[in-house]
Amino acid sequence: MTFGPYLRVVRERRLSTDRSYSLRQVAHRVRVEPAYLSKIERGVVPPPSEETIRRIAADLEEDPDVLLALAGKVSRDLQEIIIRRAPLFADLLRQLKKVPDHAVLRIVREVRDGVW
Amino acid sequence: MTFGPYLRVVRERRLSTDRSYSLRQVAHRVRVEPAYLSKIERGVVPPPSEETIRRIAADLEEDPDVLLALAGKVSRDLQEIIIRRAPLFADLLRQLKKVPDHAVLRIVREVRDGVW
DNA sequence: AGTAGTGTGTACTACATACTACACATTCAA
DNA sequence: TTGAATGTGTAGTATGTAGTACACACTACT
Repeated sequence: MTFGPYLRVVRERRLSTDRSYSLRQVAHRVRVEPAYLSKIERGVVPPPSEETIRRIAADLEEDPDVLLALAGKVSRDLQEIIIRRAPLFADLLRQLKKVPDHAVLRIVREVRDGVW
Repeated sequence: MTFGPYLRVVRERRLSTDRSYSLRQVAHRVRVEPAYLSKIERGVVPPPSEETIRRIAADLEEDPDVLLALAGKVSRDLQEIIIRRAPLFADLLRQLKKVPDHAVLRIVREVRDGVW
């Protein structure tokens, strides 16, 4: 699923039970022109900036990282984490590229539980 | 150290033992105008594109990830790795943010050695 | 029947990114 | 001592990014 059509599906699902999720009202809350949001949802224009995506995510209660990913972007704060320890995190990510989800998840849990 | 001045230091160190590392000759090999490389090294203009940074890194035998980091950028291939499994890798990176280098390195080694 | 709200087409615009092209003064080497 | 090579200042350009502004046709109430 691409960014725009995904947004449209999510928004229309909400609209079906809440009239305040019309394109125009979402656009107003997110502070962009309705015509622009319309074009975004149809993929007529590329996905908007990270900041705008975050406001859309907040309004639709979607995961910002997922929306950013659909937009082909990586959150600026994640980029900073990598940049601060560049060669180390570059190696780590390339190692993890082929590691299955469940194994990565195990690492996430181990780190969270302080197994280091 | 910022991107430009770092480049200058690295290049001049090489120049001191190899005359082919003049600004003009490096610029020629890297396929940018000498005036542009001059401005990059002095920080008069922002760092160049990822592709140009990679060519500079290759010519100066520097780690591309480190140069990209100094330029405030994250390699496109690393971004793709995160994007493909967005919420998972986002969580992982935020967990690892405060984990000390040696612990991250342990994880890198464990993954490499297939401890999963 | 009218008006409020809906989505969308067209036309612009401001700013950033990523450079090139050329001229110039200085320094180095034969 | 002159020709080649060096680094740099100024000016300009092409493309991408991230939108705004307005008009229009349609629909949904009341």
